[in-house]
Formats: sequence, structure tokens, C-alpha cells
Amino acid sequence: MVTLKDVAAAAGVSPATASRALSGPTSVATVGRERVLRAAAQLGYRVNPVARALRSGRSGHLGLVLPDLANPFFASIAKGVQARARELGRNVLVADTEEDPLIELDVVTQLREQVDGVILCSPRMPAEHLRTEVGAGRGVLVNRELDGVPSVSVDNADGVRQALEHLRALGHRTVAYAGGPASSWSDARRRDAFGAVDGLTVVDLGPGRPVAARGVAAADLALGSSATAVVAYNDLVAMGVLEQLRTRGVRVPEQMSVIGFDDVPAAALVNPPLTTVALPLRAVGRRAVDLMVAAEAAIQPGAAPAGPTPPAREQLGVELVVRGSTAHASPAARGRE
Amino acid sequence: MVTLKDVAAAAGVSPATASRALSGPTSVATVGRERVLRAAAQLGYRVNPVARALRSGRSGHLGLVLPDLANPFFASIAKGVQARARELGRNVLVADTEEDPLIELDVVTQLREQVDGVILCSPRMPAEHLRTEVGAGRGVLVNRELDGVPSVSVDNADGVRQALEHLRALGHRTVAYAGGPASSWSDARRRDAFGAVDGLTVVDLGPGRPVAARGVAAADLALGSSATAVVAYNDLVAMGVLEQLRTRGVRVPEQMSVIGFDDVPAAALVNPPLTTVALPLRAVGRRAVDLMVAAEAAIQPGAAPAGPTPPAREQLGVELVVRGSTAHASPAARGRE
DNA sequence: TTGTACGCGTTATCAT
DNA sequence: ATGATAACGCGTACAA
Repeated sequence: MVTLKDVAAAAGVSPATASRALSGPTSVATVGRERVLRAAAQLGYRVNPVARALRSGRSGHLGLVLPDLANPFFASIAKGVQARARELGRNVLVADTEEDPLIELDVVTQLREQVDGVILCSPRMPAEHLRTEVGAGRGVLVNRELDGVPSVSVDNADGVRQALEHLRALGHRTVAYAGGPASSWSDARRRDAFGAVDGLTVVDLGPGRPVAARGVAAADLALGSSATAVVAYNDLVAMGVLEQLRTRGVRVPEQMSVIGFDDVPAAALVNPPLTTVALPLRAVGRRAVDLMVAAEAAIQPGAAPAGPTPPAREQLGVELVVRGSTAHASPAARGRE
Repeated sequence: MVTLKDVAAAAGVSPATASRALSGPTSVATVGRERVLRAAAQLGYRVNPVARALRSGRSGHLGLVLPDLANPFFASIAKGVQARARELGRNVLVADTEEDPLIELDVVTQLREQVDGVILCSPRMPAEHLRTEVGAGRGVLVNRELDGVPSVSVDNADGVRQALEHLRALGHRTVAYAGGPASSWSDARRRDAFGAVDGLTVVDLGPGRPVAARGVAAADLALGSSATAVVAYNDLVAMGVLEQLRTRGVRVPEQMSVIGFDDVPAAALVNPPLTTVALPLRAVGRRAVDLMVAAEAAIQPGAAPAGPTPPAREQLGVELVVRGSTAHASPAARGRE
């Protein structure tokens, strides 16, 4: 293993100078810097990140905590985080909480000390824990907002608005909402948005787990109402709705329209292809990384302490993708019951 | 930050004794150990992993390199790796290579120095690079085997056998195979297995990218042959086949049977539900971690150097999950052309 | 069994 | 601009 000392010796300077030449844009004589860089390349020197971390207190690692890696929703975010982190030359420590708030707290506590900052996806833990764990520039929230903590989320309200606008233009007048988990921050935002439309009657199918089975149950509830369209919490639930409607002999979209959220890859593969609100998940992940490094930077230097920039709270735009699961509300549909 | 020195002071012992009391089962007086442990708990002491890493040369981190986090196949493996690592109190550094062999090599090189060992999923890089990068107990291969490197994979041949056995029992005599990437180690194993059956004619649809679009093309090829069933490289390809058959007005499974590989979550949600060879991906991830820590352990102590255990090469069992996309080969099917 | 002292590789401080 | 020196927190050889 070739160390900084070796490089310094080869370049005929002190380790301190070698460090400066390699590390930062600090003041180093151009000529000396040249010699150091050449010596380093010559010897194949690579800095020891552990030693640097011990001395500087910053490992360069980012933490990513999410409820379920196998959920394509979080996988997409993770992918965005990965990509951006790689561009920035930083590594990512990933932890899966299995959707368990206790594991979540545990994992964050443990991870926090190994990384410079942690990106927390759809955290289920209560606000007070959240603030103590990732407050003070040590974390970024995704899909959740909290005073004093930077966050990036999607414009849930606009997604709902677009979906309802689309349905209304198709002649629908009564729409059912198959909501998500009661503890979901995103679901709460969407529910608010549902209340804000006029010209449409909304049937609340209640909260539920974000899985296909919940969609199966929701479909029957929707059939029992006068709704001609169902908006689901996410694509998985929407697929459950689709499946049950088929089982019941109800044709989609002729007799019932269905809209999902997320636009996971499978959404385009089901029959009929799912109309859904596409969320820019990769971009969410990328932005989260950017906010995280910005927050780190804001900690370090003696930046204007009087007016510290308030934590950024970003909201990314969403877009309705119209596929085959929505159509005009037909007389046949209304005549169904 | 409370350090070991603080604990030692509080317990009235030297840092060395405190270290011994906390670290290993080394010789420490029972009474002193008690005092140290209590002081540590009292002060909320937590070892600094970075300092420990610098001293010991081992970070406790595991590296996980995979082609695509958004691919449910790899996401499942990652999930298994996560879970097992957590049980063992180890963290996981994940890197996504975007299916690019160049990025893969780059990422592995860079990650290798930050972790104790790296788990390499479905590596696309050539064998010689592989051996230099992860040889000598520094890595574990998943879905690829190589002399001298521990690995864990699934029993591809048996999966093919089960699928063909199932089809033969249903009366099929000619089966098409929509293979995967030419560079895929798994695909090569499956191809071998196809050649080893008798009583069945196999139509090779050639290699292709493991995406739905490839399945669409493969479906047309299959229809142009005398095959009454299609086996696909993975579920995504199988879903593409399903989609195109529907477009062509060919009923599944009545006129054509379809079998996938992997059993991703979406496989049960398509119409008809996909019969597929389920791979124990979570278990694969877990075993990979176990092999990795075993390999580390084999490096450390002065274990029998004469007979070093040959690198483990594990193969996990697979299971055909029969759903709705396979049925008896019918006269109607044969009369189609 | 316990304490002292040193080193892991790097960077920050303080002189010069 | 550069060099000597200390320190980050921990583990361990050596001495007691």
C-alpha cells in the first residue's frame, strides 16, 4: 500500500504539502504541485478514505433509508440517488426497513454515524424522532415535509388535479378514491386535493395497504357505489382493481375507468395498459442527493450565520400518462347497476 | 461525542482495559468489565467505526454491485443481501452499473477499497478482470461461476427441466425458447439444459435483450414456427410475448402456452397469470452474504494453510409455479397454422 | 490482569 | 508557500 508519505518522499516535499497538492485548491506552488501529482500517478497512490474520514470527520458516504427495495417505487428513487451520487464521486449506504417504523428508527440511528448525511424515503416515524435524527443538516426527507428539514417530494395535489380533470373531460361525474396507508404523508396530500375539486362527486373508499389485494377489495366497493371511475393510491392497487373488475365481468375502460399513481414499469404491461400519474422518481432521488450535499456545505464554512438559508423544500412536477384504462363515461356504465 | 477514553475515565480504568472489556472475549477481570459496561451504557458510548476501521483495516462494510436496481430481479437479491447484512450488523454499499460492463469495472475497482468484500451480481465483465478484481477472498459472485471464486447461483438446468417436464405432461411436443443476452451466464446454462431433453423439439428463437419488447418480437417468431409453447428468458420477456399474442388474437393458454423465469411480483398480476420458474432470489442474496463473511474469516486467522477450503460454489433450488398461462396442447393450436 | 505507548494514514494548526 | 507536529479514536505489543 502506497501512502501519502511515500508520495511526499518521492516528490521531495513534506506530507503536508503533498496533502494540500492532492486535496484541495489551497495555496500550493504550481511547480511543487506538479511534482506531487506526477509522483502520485507514478506510484499509483490512492488516498485512504478511512484515514481521511477519521481525521476530517467526513466519510464521503451518503445513507439511503427506504421502506422496501423490492418496491419499484423506491427502487426508482434509489436508482436516481445512485446515479447522482456516482456522478459526485460519493458512495451510498443503503438500508431497507421492511416497512417497519421501529427498524427505521434503529437503522437511521445506526447509519447516521457512518455517513455524512442520510436521505430518508417516505419515513414512517413520528415527527419528533425525525427532527432529532436528521435535523441540523444531517438529512433530507423524501415524500414527507417537515419544518426545518430539507425535503423533496412530488406535487401530489397537482397529480390528483390532472387525474380528475382528465376524468371530468371524459364525462365522469362520480369518482371513487382507493386511498393508501393512513400513515402516508403523500396520501394525506392527495386526500386534501380530492376535496378541492368541484363538479365531481368523490366516493372515499377509505385507507388501505398499498398492495394489489387492497385493490381487489376496493373494486367491489367501487362497484357498489355510483362511481364510473376509480383512482388508486398507486399502480399496484390499480392493478388489483383491474384484476377484480375483470373477474366480475366489468369491462375496462368501457364500463369503468381506472387511474393509478407512480407509473411503475409494469403499468404499461397490464391489460388494458394503465392510465397513471407518472412521478419523476429518478429525478426525486437525484435532487435529494443535491440537497444533501448542499446541506453539508452549509454546515461546514462560516457561511452567513445571520441569515442561514431556510431548508429547501422542493416539489417536483408530475404528469398524467393516458393509456388504455380510461375512456368516456358511457351510458352502459351508468346502466350497470 | 463520547469516546472510549471517556468511558475508561468514568470506569476508573485505562483505555486499553476498557477496549478489551468491550471488544472481545479477552482476559478482563469480571468486576472491572462490569464497571466498564455500565459506564459505557451510562454515557451512551458507541464505538467509532471509522477509527476502528483505520486501526484494523476492516470497515465492516459489504459492497453490492448489480446491473440495475430498478429490475425486480436484482432488487430482490439486494433485499436478501440487506436483510442478512443487517442481521450480522453490517452495512451495505450498493452500486448500480446501469448494465454497462465499463461502469461495472470502474465501480468495482473503486468500491473494493471501501469495503471488506464485494458481492457481484450477474457480472458482465470478462473472466480475467473478474478474477483480479474479486479474487483471493475479496468477493462473491452471484449468477456466475468461476474457478477460485466463491459463488451462489440458481439451478438453471433444473428450472428448464421442470418447465419442459410440465409442458410435456400437457402434451406439448414442440417448444420455443426466447433466450436472453448472449453474454448472460445464466442463459448459457439454460441453453445447455434445453439441449439435454428428449421427446421434445426445441425451436431456438435466438438471443435478445431481457425486456418486454424482445418478447413481442419473439411471439411473432414463435407463431411462425410449429411450437405450441414458449419458454422465455425471464418474466419481462414472457409478458411481452403475452402482450403480442393478445394483439395477434392468439388465446393463452388455449392456443399457446407461455412460461417465464424469475417469478417477479408482476407475474401474478398479468392476464393470464404467468406460469413461471420461481427463483429463490432473497435466499440467493442471503447466502451471498454468508459466503462473503466466511471468505473474510478464512483470510484472517492462521487457518490450515495446507488445505484451504476450496471456494464454495452453491446452487439453490428453483420451483415451477403453475398459474394460468399454460394448458394442454389443443388440436385448435395445431390447426392454427 | 492491567497500564503505557505507539501507530494506522490523513489533515489541521502553527510556526517559519 | 511550506514544514514540523499534533491529533482524530481505537487496538495491541510490550512491559509491569
